[in-house]
Amino acid sequence: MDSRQDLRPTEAEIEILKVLWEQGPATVRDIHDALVARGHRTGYTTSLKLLQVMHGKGLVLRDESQRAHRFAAAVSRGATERAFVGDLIHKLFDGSAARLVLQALGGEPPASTGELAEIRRLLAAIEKEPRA
Amino acid sequence: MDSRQDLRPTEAEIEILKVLWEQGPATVRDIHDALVARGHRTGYTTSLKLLQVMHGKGLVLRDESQRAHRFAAAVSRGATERAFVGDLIHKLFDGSAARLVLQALGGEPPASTGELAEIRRLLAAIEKEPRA
DNA sequence: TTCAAACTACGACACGTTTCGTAGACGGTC
DNA sequence: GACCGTCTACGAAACGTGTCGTAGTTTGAA
Repeated sequence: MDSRQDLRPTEAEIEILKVLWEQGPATVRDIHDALVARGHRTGYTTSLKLLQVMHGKGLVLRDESQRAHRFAAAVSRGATERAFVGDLIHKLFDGSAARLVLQALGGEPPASTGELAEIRRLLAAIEKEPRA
Repeated sequence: MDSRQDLRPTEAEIEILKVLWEQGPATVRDIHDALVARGHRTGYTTSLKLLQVMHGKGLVLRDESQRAHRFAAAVSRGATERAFVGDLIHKLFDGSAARLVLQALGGEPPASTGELAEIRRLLAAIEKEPRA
């Protein structure tokens, strides 16, 4: 009965979500300008249409109380990231998170010293954890 | 002049590549049977068409010397995995491999003890490495 | 009041992906 | 030599994505 959404935005939708995640709720104009500032070459109505589609999917919330509607992300960045990572792990890595990690750490550019320390910390926490 | 390919197979194409990676060169019949054994419900001609498209993209090699053509993966599993991981890192994680790793390790199911040791080993190798 | 600017809605198109049906070629068997 | 099963090729349909043009509405200012 829950009607959970897929939580797997498309490429163009991710670009919009990134704007919303970083800037908070915004109008179509705000969002479109931000996209243009990031180098996108698409028209205003394209951004609008994307937001309409995303609203239909439940990816964004919409406040219509003003003439220029305000949109807000309906999904968190963390949840979205986990959805994509989990999808990739299961589609390509046979369910092994570790195999994905090995490929990620082996690629370019390499992680910074600080990031490596963070990973080490998480590793230690996982190994302490008795939970299966 | 090189005409490098994209190296980003679609979902259905990945399923076929997985068969080729695991079983080596095979006929359409072999591949299709393997897909069915994995629970796919699609028809034979669908598998054939996919292989044709993949050949056009350069994802598979084809040996037409026999009536039943033999197909082989033209891209390695490792390269494909790296392409997808790199794409995700740059699309969603602002280029930070470490941030992806943190999400991967935090998800379910957790990595096994052996896998964690492997990650730790790679981590140590990276930190030893002076190369930027 | 009229007008221009900005907004939303909607339809349409191009493209890629996935699916299949049908047609035609080939090869062994009776 | 005819036939049946298997093979490849091809076209087409359904669907999602991304793009835009156009139409109609609203708002504020001249």
